[in-house]
Amino acid sequence: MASTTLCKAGPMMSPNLQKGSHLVESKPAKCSFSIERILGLETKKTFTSSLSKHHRPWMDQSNIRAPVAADNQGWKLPVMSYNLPIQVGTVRHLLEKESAAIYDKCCNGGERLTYKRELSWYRGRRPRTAFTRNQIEILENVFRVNSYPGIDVREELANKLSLDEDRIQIWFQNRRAKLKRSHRESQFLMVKDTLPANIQE
Amino acid sequence: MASTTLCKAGPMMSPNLQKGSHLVESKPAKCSFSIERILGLETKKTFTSSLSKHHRPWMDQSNIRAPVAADNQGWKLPVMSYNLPIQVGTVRHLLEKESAAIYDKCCNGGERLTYKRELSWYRGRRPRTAFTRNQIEILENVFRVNSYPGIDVREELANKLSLDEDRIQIWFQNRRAKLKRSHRESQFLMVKDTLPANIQE
DNA sequence: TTATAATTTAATATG
DNA sequence: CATATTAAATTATT
Repeated sequence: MASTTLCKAGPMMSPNLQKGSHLVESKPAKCSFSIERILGLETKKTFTSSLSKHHRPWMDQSNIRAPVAADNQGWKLPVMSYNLPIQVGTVRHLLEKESAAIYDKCCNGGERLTYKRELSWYRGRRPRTAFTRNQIEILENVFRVNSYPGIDVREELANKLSLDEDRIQIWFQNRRAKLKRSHRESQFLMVKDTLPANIQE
Repeated sequence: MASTTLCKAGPMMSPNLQKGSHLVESKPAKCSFSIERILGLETKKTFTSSLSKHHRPWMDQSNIRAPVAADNQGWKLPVMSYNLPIQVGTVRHLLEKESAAIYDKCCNGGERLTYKRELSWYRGRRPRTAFTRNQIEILENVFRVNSYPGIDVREELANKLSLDEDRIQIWFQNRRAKLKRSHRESQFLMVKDTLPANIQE
């Protein structure tokens, strides 16, 4: 690993973090996530007040201490654009054609699907909620009875558990996804185990 | 159902969850969200059984001779895997002594896998991939150009490097985390020096 | 012990 | 709401 730790705490990286979008300059203009676009978003520091779709109360100064759960202390404002691509010219160790091919894929063609994610970081991400054991216990118990609690139940849970109703909803969403995943996995394993007949001892 | 394991393979896991909703008693006895109410809201869905994405291909028989990487030699699928005495859904969360017993029974002698590895496999963890220096070099080079390679690039890399595409994806995930970590650190160091933070404000 | 591959899950985005 | 994806936080291996 030590062979090419290039980006690690490089002297040039962190200063850029403080300067906002300057980092973007170092990549080629032809990238479809254009500088303009990023800059455009960059200027929207007032975004939080727009109240449109993305309300992010946890970005309010007053709410930095997340009222959320037991221990979410120590949340800091998001770091921006730490991962924007760096100068392509620095790629020397790839074989020529490999570099070319990969570069084409990265910066010339498609491949832009992840940049919406990246943009979201400009707006900050809610600090991950760490549910307590007790909270999860209760959530699980309710989940077993009803994996689709309505708003009223969610509100009650929120009350009881001192959580935002939003957290409850997300939790159930994720929990349902998990259940479904595990079903898929079980089925897969069962299919797999059915093929060899020597299962039965 | 076996899927209510929240806390990883931790010792406490969730034995309580199997007991039904008794645990609700750990909070004030008066639950305003009554079971009846919850039941009333219940609207179960039938989960579709799509086996599209197999979750643990390395547990698959057809992959016993891991075609995976250049140098993952030495990893073999344990013999005992074919007569799992336990329900599939619970495989990954066996207690240690259970695993030990099974290990003793099935793998006494012959196998040259270490106990730990055996246990690890049995509990469903993919054997750690050891990337070669060259693989890492190329991955690092691509990372500098694009830290969010899409599926195309990942596949191409997988091809070139004789790795699973999944390994590539995980690698980039971990690499981004590492970069972010290092940024956090250097940013912290820098805050002491200067107060440039509000430049663009 | 450290670095990092692998896992789990909360949060985000999309349809 | 389902689904896919990502980051955060861990676990655990080397």
